[in-house]
Amino acid sequence: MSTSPRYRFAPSPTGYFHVGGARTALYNWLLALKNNGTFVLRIEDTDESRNEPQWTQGIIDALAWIGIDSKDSHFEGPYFQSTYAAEHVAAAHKLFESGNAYYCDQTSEQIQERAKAAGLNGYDGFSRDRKLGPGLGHVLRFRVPEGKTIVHDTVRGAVEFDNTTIEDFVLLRSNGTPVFLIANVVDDITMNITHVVRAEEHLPNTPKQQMLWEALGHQPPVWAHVPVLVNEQRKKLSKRRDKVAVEQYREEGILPEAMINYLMTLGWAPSGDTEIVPLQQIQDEFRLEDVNHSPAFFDIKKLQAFNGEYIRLMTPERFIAAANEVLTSAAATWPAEQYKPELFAAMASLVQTRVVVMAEVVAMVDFLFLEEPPIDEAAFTKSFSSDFAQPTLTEIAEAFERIDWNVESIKAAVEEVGARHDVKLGKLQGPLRIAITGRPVGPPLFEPIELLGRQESLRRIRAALVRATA
RNA sequence: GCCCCCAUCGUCUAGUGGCCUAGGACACCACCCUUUCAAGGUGGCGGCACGGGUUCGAAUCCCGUUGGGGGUGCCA
Repeated sequence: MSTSPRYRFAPSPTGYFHVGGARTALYNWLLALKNNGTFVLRIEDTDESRNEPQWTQGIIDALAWIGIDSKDSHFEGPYFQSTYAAEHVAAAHKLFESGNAYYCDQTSEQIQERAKAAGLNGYDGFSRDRKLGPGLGHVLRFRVPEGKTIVHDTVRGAVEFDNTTIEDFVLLRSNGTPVFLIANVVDDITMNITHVVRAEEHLPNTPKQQMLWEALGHQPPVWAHVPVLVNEQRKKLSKRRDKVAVEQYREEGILPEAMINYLMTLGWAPSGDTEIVPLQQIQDEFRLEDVNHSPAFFDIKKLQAFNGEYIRLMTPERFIAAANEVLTSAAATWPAEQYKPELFAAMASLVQTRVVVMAEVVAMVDFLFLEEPPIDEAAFTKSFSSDFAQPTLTEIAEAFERIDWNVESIKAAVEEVGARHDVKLGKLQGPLRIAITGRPVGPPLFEPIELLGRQESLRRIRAALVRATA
């Protein structure tokens, strides 16, 4: 047996990838890299639901997105729990033969009734000494020994469980199939897992699993239970209420670097005064011992702040490339053939500091590629309600007809009109902006006006003037 | 109900008995810069849940209270 640590990540395929799972995966991955160990991916597909291949692919893709590369030498798998069903059953039988497990014919109704009568709850060990064999309607239960079980957890220290509080749990269902508790342990044993790093919700399972490891004749692994991620109401993030799909964040343009960095600051922090740090530093500094003990709120606002920061950190070339991907995707609101990459490239730097997620670039520049940009009615009305709106815009149009067509003269021309009417540029550009872009806010105006060209700019201004008088 | 975990600004955290008048980040507010909006700069607001101990000294250690969370399946 090798001495290099073996970590594992064991998601069940549910069709999407949960951000909490992403964090757990990241912890395991970083630890594997840092300690020159192995990251084992095991798909826990034993739930009746048949193994949908695309779900597994979804998990692999999502992992790849956060930098967990299945081609990397530290990566092993994916394994599928369902393929080890025979081993799980065999282990359960072994436990029966060694006297660590026994069959029980009690239905949950019977168990509940007796518990109620005794004023207790849970299964009371009724069948412990009835020497039942396997049979129809019989489940196999683990015989929980007397005493205490102490779980040594890297995050939490020693956690003590009195075995009397742990009921004789089921290993094999009455239909003979193994339950998670044993399947998980048997797989970890056969895959030589040395470190189990998972979410806190599994902590109550751990004494049971530790007993299984021992009853099966093995040294339990190093356990580490990291706090769960919660929503604003401080409840565990759930698919129903919360936005938890990694894929969704990817689609709206959260950068993987930002997601990784943000996830790693939940329950842990890198040294120094800034949380935005290179992944290498995180890998070097991360220790399970330093992970916080309390649940962390998954704050989308802060994620976005991280993302904005990462967007601004991109080189212009990278930003343009990333934006092009979005602008040519289904997210684009214009006909594909009207997209002109060189037009976007010319004003990319003006957009870069103004978006928080990549998806926002579409609305930032749509007026360049849309023949008739939709007009924000409320903003239009408000903008054209001033006395100066129409006269100044008319004069701007006149000036636009004769000036040299470049940013400097465009700006100068507009300023000149402003000076004549004693209106500051800040106010003056309102109607012009709406006329050109359809929106009250956006990137600086004169660059796109130049890009749009004299003819088109004039057309839009005149259309707006007509609209204003209508 | 029972078992387990947890408790520092609104949020994420730094802090491991004296460097704490508690540091940083996000959010928020103000000002500067500015063609809107951002970005950037400067400043501000804001916290050790409570009560007892231990100690010369406690955010840090102990006990209790309160509050939150997780688990209590023939789900994983």
